[in-house]
Amino acid sequence: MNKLAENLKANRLKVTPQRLAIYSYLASTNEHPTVETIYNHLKEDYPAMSLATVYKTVASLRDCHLIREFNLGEDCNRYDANSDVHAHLLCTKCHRVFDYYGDIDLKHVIYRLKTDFGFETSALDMNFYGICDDCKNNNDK
Amino acid sequence: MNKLAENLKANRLKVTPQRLAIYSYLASTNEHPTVETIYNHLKEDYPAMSLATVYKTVASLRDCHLIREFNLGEDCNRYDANSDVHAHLLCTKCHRVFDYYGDIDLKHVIYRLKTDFGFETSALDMNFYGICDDCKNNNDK
DNA sequence: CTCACTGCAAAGTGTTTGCAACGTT
DNA sequence: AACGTTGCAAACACTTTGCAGTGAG
Repeated sequence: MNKLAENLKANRLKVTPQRLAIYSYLASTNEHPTVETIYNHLKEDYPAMSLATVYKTVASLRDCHLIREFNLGEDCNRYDANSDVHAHLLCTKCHRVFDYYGDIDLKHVIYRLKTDFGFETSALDMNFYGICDDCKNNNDK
Repeated sequence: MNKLAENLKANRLKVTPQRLAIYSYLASTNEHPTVETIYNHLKEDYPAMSLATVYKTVASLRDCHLIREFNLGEDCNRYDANSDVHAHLLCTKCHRVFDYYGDIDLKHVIYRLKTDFGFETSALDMNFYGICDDCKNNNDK
């Protein structure tokens, strides 16, 4: 967990208990939580933490690229500390978000965007919407 | 433009002047307007039209898949009547959105999501964030 | 000791809703 | 004539802000 504190320091962010708690929660889960989810999760251990602090913290972490903010057409943003390139699969039924790696070669696309359009890509989203295996099976019953 | 009225009827939506105006505006532009932009654009010809009507209309059109709603991490949604599969390039400087076709073979990815994960894809977003050619050049001067 | 951060409450902003009047079918 | 749609204003939900008090460096 020391790594997280190092990351904060490297970005000139003060290492506060709230930031460590939020950042390490994001680094430990693959559930792509919303601000609300983060807040509820940490409320038990940090009863005094305010929702506004969670908002401010994820904004800071996002601004120095320690976490990624994304929107899947829901009414709120989700956050992810995983910086590997991967796609998100949103199940439109259970609203869980799954990660998908592999089979996506984007280097070539990014290269073509640069050479054909002059567009310099610095980040990308790849989101698939559909029904996950669990929901499909539950529906069959 | 009769085609649009047919599309509305086919989805059991009444053909009102407001809907035609909004839908044909979306079908005629490639600027991926927001609700605000649509409203401002139509205000001149339809001074009585309300913002709420624009919201309700795009929701109806989106629900019957006549237009697509997407979010590029801005504080509001954008709309697009173009149903061809294509990616969006958002310039983080001028905030224009460009379409990109080609070089993206997603059929294979969708197939793998189905066979490896059991995930049935029904829609997808592919968004690239970066600096467009115009902004890069203007910056150089 | 200083300045960034926190927590609270209030304000802001995009979006939705309730309902009476309206207009398509 | 019936019922979906419109327009207005009020309500909502998520997010941001102002500011006094706090605590990391």
